[in-house]
Amino acid sequence: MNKGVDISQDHVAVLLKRSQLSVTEGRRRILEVFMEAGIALSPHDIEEKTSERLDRVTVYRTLQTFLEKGIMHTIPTTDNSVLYALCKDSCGAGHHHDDHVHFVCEICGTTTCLDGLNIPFIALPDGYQVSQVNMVVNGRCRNCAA
Amino acid sequence: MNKGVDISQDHVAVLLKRSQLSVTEGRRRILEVFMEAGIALSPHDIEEKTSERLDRVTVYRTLQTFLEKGIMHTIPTTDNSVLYALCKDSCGAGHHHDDHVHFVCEICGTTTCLDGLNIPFIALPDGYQVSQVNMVVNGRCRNCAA
DNA sequence: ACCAATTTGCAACAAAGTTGCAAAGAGCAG
DNA sequence: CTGCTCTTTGCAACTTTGTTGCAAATTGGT
Repeated sequence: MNKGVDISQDHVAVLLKRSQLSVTEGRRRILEVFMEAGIALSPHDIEEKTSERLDRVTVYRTLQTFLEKGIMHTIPTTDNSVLYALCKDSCGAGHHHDDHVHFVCEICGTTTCLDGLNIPFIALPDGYQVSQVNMVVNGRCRNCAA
Repeated sequence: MNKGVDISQDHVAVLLKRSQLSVTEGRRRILEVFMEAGIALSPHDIEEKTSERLDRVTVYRTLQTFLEKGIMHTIPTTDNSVLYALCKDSCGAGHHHDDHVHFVCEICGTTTCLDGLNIPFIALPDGYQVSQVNMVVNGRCRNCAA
């Protein structure tokens, strides 16, 4: 299914092919939803935003695939909601480079990646080996600041 | 129900009363489980460790109560599992002081609070207001380091 | 246009978390 | 210690979230 989109200009298709994934309607729609939203989304959010088009099972399987291919990453949150966000281009399968800070607004509830903001180095006690560090900041975003 | 325990020596009871909670068997058992474990636990872990004694509903409600009273805090994890841990004594209802780093071992799966390790300060872009910062480190713990 | 391999949707299921309500337990006054 | 009130617990039923197997549809290549 191609719907008249010129593949060579189609960012979504390029992204999928780069990860050796076939370009299907479902994957395309899910990626578009994330790009339009610009914030982190839960599986449920995606079900809603693509409703009457994608089965719940497809959403879960697609997100899982995107995780494995390094197209997306999950975001740890204190309220234990499950959130996914697009990775920067520098991420590849296996090794992520999403060493950026995540921000959760306690007013509007949106979660965003602060891509420019790197996580500071931290020294652990002797005997610990670090493989990845995550940092999540809760507070008020620019729109919701008092 | 008192089971012959001298309240004045009973750390668990003191903890509960300080938060204006009545001392019930369920709350007592859940706190004991956390103290014995010394690591972060999921609701399911607690159900298991108190099994044939506490209903699932009671576990959820009790954890929620402890959260609100500042006796416990949740830990954000990348795999989106739901984890609770005891707060230090300095935490009170409403405002937590658990500004410590959490460590998740990717081998043995245990999650611990690195109480001595403070989260480094981080400056957010203009317009953001910070209320809490969480830091989670994944890697190998002392027991599992190669 | 056709074929093989992948992906999707459906249905059924499993796990996680919630709600209302009646019974049991905790705390307090006398 | 007894009785009373308010809180907490357990049960049952339900909702939400996530998973699995399989047949039908779609993709990408020829």
